[in-house]
Amino acid sequence: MKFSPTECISARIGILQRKINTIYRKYLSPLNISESQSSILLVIYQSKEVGQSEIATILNLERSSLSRNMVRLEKNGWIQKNESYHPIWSLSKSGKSFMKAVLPAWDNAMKEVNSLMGTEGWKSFKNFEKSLN
Amino acid sequence: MKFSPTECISARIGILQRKINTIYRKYLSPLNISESQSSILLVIYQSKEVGQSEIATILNLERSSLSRNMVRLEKNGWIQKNESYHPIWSLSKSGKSFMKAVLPAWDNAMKEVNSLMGTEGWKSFKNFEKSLN
DNA sequence: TCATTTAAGTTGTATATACAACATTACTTT
DNA sequence: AAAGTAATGTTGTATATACAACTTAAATGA
Repeated sequence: MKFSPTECISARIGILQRKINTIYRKYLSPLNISESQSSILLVIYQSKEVGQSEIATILNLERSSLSRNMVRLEKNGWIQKNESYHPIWSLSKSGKSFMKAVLPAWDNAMKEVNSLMGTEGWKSFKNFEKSLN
Repeated sequence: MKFSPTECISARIGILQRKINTIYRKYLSPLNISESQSSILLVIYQSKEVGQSEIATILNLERSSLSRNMVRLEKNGWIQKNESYHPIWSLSKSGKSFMKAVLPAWDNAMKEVNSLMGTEGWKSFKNFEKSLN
């Protein structure tokens, strides 16, 4: 199997992510939250309580990258941790109320992406995702 | 259509890109080049000569992001531009010789990703990509 | 139990990215 | 041709990411 440089999947998935993130930002930036931070909030939102290393595993994020994201989220007042060295994170009161605004915005972003991709595009994405497990 | 937060495609494509880029870095970092920079080199390599704004369009990169990448690539001595304000870029002598090392490394990265994804995964990826055009 | 090793979190440093604002060139219109 | 407009490139600022090195806590074993 021989590949041509135009096939570079790393470049291509980067392009796709920039396209998708541009759509997301359109809905999220009015709330002053980034796509990365909202991803983490969603993980905590669904788990109620979750350890930091578990978030890193779920999102396949390097420890140090996540560490800095957590600092930013905490500075924004949306999350809180217990006092352990291996902290368990949860949404703060403010974070819970913030989610009431984030979820609809996020849903709108998903809807716009979905309208672009269509049912077949989604199916393809899921198969692609599964192939990399 | 109602979405669940776990379906967030932005988060999921981010995870996939981090997985793929980790593989790429394994092959590219010994050459002291990043995935982003190699993507741009590949575009120039294939076009021989290409305008800066065209690169931005191809890679769906914001003007300013690309501008800084070009500075880094030029500082590394791999690319050169004409003296226009809208520069036309090409590989330098050093860049051409560097590509002789980059292309095999890049091909090895592609091979490893390909062995993970399989034929079906690739087909799915291409369909997913097409759905976002 | 204490020492050693492993795991998890943070900090230093560098690249990557986007948006806003600005600068410069190119293009249009009169 | 000059003025005005649009397109392109760069700089300021902030977030995001990874690796290496360091720190600290947890787990293991002698």
